[in-house]
Amino acid sequence: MKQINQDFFARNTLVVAKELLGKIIKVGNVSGMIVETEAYRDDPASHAYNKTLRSKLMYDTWGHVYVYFIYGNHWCLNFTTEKNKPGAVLIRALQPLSGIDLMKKRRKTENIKQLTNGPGKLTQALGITNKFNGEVIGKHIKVFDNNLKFEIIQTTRIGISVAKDLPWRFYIKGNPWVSKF
DNA sequence: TACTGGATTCACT
DNA sequence: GTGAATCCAGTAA
Repeated sequence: MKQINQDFFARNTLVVAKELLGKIIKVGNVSGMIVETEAYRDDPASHAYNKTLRSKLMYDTWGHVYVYFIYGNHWCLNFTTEKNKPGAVLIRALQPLSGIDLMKKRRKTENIKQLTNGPGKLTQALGITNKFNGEVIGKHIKVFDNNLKFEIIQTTRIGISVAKDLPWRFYIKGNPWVSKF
């Protein structure tokens, strides 16, 4: 399996979000296949809309890990994109592949479907916190190519984004780990 | 220094 | 279907 290099992320955010589907994320001995992503660009729904200390990574880097905390409870995992524009792809759901026992322990559940079917869940299962924020992809969080073919659905999150050029959410059709939100 | 709201999840009804 | 938990970054002062 081939590891993805930084150039993969130096492209249009929507293209990266779409092509990340089916790729493998590996952190230590825990890994999973990406089954749902969300593209964030320079729109009012995104942290990228205002350049702040937090969103600086989205402006200045590509192929880096961007982790932030929300709702007092949850971490969200993003990969930054595009060389000359702000952008990032939120990883919304994974299909667990290895290290499942450790994921169950971290998530405190035996239900495999509940391990990584949401943005906050998968970071917990993978042990991702802001200690990885700003790291280049490949250091601790690795992404591998996986030559699988599947049907991809594009959609939007109506009511949240007022961005143009929608849609910007992608998931693998029929995969049980796609989040319901 | 204080206030506000959020790229969510879970328990409960 | 509804609401609580929970805390950090951004903003205003």
